[in-house]
Amino acid sequence: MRFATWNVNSVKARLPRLLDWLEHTAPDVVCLQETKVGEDGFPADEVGELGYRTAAYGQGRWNGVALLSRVGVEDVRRGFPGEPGFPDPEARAVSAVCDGIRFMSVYVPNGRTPDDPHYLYKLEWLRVLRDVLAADLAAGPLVVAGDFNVAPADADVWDPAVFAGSTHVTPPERAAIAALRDLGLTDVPARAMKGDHPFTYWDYRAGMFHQNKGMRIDHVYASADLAAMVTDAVVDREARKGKGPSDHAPVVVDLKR
DNA sequence: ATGACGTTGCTTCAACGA
Repeated sequence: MRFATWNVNSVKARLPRLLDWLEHTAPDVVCLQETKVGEDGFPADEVGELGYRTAAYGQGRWNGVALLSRVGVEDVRRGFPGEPGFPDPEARAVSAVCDGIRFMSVYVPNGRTPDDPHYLYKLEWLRVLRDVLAADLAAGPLVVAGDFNVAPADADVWDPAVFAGSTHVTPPERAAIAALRDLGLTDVPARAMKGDHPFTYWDYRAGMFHQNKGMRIDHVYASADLAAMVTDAVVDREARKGKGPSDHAPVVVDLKR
């Protein structure tokens, strides 16, 4: 089985690239984030022509997540119980069972700055997510993948000094991610296609991608049974190249069951 | 140098992103 996660930064703007990438990468399941479209506007017909069924959760202009699967989509859950809002709940998590595995696509709140209320929202969102995932883990095989908006270690940003005092690297954010790992979720480390740093995000501005000044903030966490079956995981930096890319690259995981 | 770039929408600039 091959699955992937990708923050597409608008599924409408990225549709031609998404369809091309689906054809060439041929994943069985895809976790999408920042679709920026309501459920009615999601291009389900277009991905359907490639054999994918869709479970979308969207709200329009901001956020939005989805699952694409060509191995079935059952028991779809939009959001999760007790999910915090800002102030209202946002479209940041969707999960479904695909071929016996529960996949959850997550778009963790950004946090903006450490002194912003959005930062406390981010930490609370991750805290409640942890409790939800504990229950999901008890129920069976689980993959939680998406844009976590946290760089778990200093090596996950191109220059730690630049990020001092910023979100994405603070100890409370890193502790919130570590708490997910402590549940028994295993970080599936993706290799870089080029260079030593498997970054998944590069700012559009100032040629950051071409200088490889990026961040590793998109992650795949898997239950231990699945993590043991992983045969390869890679950041598809090819998808970040060229005209009209997302600012995130997909992470593609292969596992042999 | 606190900028740069890209997407969205009750657009003609502001909000947001990380």
